[in-house]
Amino acid sequence: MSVKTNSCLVAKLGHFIDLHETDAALLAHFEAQQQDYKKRDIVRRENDPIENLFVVKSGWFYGYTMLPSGKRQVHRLFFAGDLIGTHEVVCEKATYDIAAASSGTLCPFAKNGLTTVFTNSPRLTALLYSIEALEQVAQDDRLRAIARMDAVGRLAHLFLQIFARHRITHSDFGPTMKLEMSQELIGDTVGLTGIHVNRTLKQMGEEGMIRMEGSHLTLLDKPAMERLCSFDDRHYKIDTSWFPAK
Amino acid sequence: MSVKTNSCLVAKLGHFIDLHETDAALLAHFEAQQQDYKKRDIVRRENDPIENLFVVKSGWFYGYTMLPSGKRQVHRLFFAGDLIGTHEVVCEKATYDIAAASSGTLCPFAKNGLTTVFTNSPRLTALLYSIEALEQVAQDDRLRAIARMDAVGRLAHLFLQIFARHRITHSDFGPTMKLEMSQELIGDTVGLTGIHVNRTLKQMGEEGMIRMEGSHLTLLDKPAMERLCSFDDRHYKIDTSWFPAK
DNA sequence: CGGTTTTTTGAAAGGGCTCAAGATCCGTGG
DNA sequence: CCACGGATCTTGAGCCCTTTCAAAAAACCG
Repeated sequence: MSVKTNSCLVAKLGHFIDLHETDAALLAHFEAQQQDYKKRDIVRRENDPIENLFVVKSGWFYGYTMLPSGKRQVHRLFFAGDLIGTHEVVCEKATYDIAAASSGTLCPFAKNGLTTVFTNSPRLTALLYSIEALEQVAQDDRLRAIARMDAVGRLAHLFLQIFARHRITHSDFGPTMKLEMSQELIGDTVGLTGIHVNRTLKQMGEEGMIRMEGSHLTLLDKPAMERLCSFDDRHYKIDTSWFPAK
Repeated sequence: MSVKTNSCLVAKLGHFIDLHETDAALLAHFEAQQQDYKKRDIVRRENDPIENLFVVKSGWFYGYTMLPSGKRQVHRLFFAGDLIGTHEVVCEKATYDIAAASSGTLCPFAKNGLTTVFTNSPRLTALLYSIEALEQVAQDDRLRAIARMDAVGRLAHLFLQIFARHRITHSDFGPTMKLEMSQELIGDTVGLTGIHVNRTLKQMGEEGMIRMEGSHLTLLDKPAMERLCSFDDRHYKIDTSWFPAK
């Protein structure tokens, strides 16, 4: 039933509902152009006028802001198939910087590309709305981990979330992946110092929870990690029962 | 141009766009029923099947989860005019408990009430989508404060956000309001102990930033507070330029 | 290879937490 | 209108997790 594609976006959205040909065609517009980035490139700056959104075609990207104190906070991570900026359509200026965590490719498309979807496909609109909602549920979980858990819990939660998100587009995902993040970046994501991330990672290794080999992370005891941070995979399945038929 | 109403929801949404008669009629369905709660009442529990969403007619409500450690995290605060549960439509079960912070009234409506909007009004759909997006931007700000700021910064940010949200429906809002939250609840919202909230509040008072008289909070030096936590009011204005015409 | 980025480790300081206990406030019932 | 009991606020003292500051080792990249 599903549409054949080499588009990460269609692959991701198709995971949730069967996309009609017309829907796939609408989405294809989003990936008409593309732009390559290398690690550490800045895609756009906070306060830049929001002219377009992006589809991530490949690579890891992240959104972050700097605080007056010099601290940095990573707000979001973006992987292949993700849409960047969907929640910023309400703003006239970007709310955070975006940078490339690895080399990769983005597909920019005009902000009002969404208008076309909203007027032509209630069903696809409902899906975009749901992706947005899902993002919020996941951010809630993150807030909980960051506000209320210690370093081990925060890292466990981050890793589980990253794996869960990858499993949407790669259902056969194993227990190992290459983390395209320095320990400093990890720290800025969960509200810890890079230094403390280092010590905590070491501790988690000694406890047999994970193994780090260079930038390759292996989850050795996923059940224990899930228990530790009461992780719940919000990403894999969503309720589409209320969606408009068309 | 705007529709006459005694509905908080219409008042809030009408702040952002001119609502057509038909849109107001659609929204009216959301407030067909209502239910009263008194302080400390539980509205629904985590993992309850999600059968309906709510419009807050009056009072303060909050969504929270408990951690295995016994800690509590408040995920969201809800005020008059807010919609509760819009991001949970993707879930089959509730992601957090909801309780009444003060006495108040909610209007429950069926989850698929949204379907009607999605199929009949692209413009109103875009607005609901935007409210969702706005919520995310605000949650991002919150995450930043909680992950990266000290106690004073976190409280300053929380208070400014609460005031900003109230100003949407009450443009004439002064510098004083009754906080319908115990210090414990405040702490669970920003990731601090109730005890430390107490000490920090005292400190902020001594520094002339705020004044607390019972549960009444006055912002004495809003500019200083905004600087302290680099606060930006995301709530007052949104970009509607890309909205479908109808 | 040489320079930059990242990881690793140590020692000391600090902000917020825990535990404990007394004071106050507030709603409810008599 | 007052008394009672639970909820909330306050304050003290000591502890602990995480941060800071510093510096060396390792890994990475062109």
